Amino acid sequence: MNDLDSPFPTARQRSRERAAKREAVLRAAVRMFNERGFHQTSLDDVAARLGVSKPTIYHYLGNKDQVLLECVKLGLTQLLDAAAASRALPGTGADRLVTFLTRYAEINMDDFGRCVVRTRDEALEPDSRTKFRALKRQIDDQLRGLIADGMADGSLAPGDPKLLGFALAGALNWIGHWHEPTGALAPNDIARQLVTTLARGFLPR
Amino acid sequence: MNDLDSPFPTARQRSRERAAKREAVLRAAVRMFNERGFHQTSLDDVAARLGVSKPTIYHYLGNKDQVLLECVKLGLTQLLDAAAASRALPGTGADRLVTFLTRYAEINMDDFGRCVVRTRDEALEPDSRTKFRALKRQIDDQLRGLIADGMADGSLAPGDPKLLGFALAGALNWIGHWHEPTGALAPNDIARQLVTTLARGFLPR
DNA sequence: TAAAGACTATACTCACGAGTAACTTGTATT
DNA sequence: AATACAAGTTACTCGTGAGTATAGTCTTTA
Repeated sequence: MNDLDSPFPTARQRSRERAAKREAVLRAAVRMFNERGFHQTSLDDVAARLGVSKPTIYHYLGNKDQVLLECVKLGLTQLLDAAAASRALPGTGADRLVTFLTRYAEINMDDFGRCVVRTRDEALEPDSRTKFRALKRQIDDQLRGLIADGMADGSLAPGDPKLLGFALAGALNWIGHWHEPTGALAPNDIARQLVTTLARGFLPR
Repeated sequence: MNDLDSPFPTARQRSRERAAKREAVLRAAVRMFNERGFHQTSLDDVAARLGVSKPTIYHYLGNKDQVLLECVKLGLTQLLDAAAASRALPGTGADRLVTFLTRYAEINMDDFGRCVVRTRDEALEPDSRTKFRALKRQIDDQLRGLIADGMADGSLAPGDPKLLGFALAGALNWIGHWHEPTGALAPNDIARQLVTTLARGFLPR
């Protein structure tokens, strides 16, 4: 904790620095994947952007597949956290759902969140693909659970939770394809407006 | 027109056969692109599936980029046709929109339609990418136009046509990612149910 | 019947990019 | 001081897959 300005870093500082570098690699990679696509981005490109050489990336992450897997994991973890947080909230099922959806939309405007929806399963190698799918399924289940809760307590119009889940997820995932980070509106505003629009559809009349 | 069963095909038959072969290449390619992904599918693979060799594909289509471009064009053309047909229909703006959305959903369960939503712009080479984007923008414009019409004649709840367009397009495009052609429900049923769900959101109360 | 053109195959070239070997330098450990 | 490890580098290998050169067959046309 007592960070002296000594040129000799402590073990703690060094491990923190290592983590920061690893993160920087992921951040650079995910930006380029989102801009140019995974297959159009070589690890040489990523390394060049960071001003290092390719083996450096291999030093921090095993291989290209790992890099992508870590990126999507970071996005999916955010979503999972958002789901857990929403479910723990007081209020009606509809309230919790709206909270979750809003956060979901925001995450889709984040680098790692965008990567999740822009990454096709097949881009990953079999093992990673399995993990990726499992995580996505968890999100799906969480969403369906929230919907089912709302329908059960009457705060949501009755219907098929699975179908509604697909519709909502689709509408929000799509953000990751059209949203420009340089746009005029703040992510927060977009999220709110979009969720309000969607809410008209599932709230009872 | 008078197809004799002579072993000597007429010029008309031959050109029809050529078109059929070209189509078969595209059909085989798009199926494999959808299943395994564009980058994971080599033209050798496609050729093998058809029982021919790679140069045969190059004989009918210039290169891999062309193959993909033709596939997405076939999907986009269907969407454009659907938009034109819907706009020509009598009834309220909302009626026309619902018709279009239903057809839109169905197309996303078709081989070529799925290819459209599963294809990232960057997979195409610059020229093709420009064409691809231009076509997609046309669809977007059509959708927004239908929405604006409905809002203007009062058959749709007022709101931001652009945002609603994104929400609807997203919900329906997503079908191309989750729908399994082998599923229990018929595409038609899925389309109808999904659009009904969405319509709850944009019809006036 | 000769020449041209359509269609298909075999067998290449060639670039690209993932991943690695081997080496350098600095820092921590014993 | 010696050794081991961390963090990089340069300079490779090597598989894959897009695209092509060349040749062969069959059909149509002059």
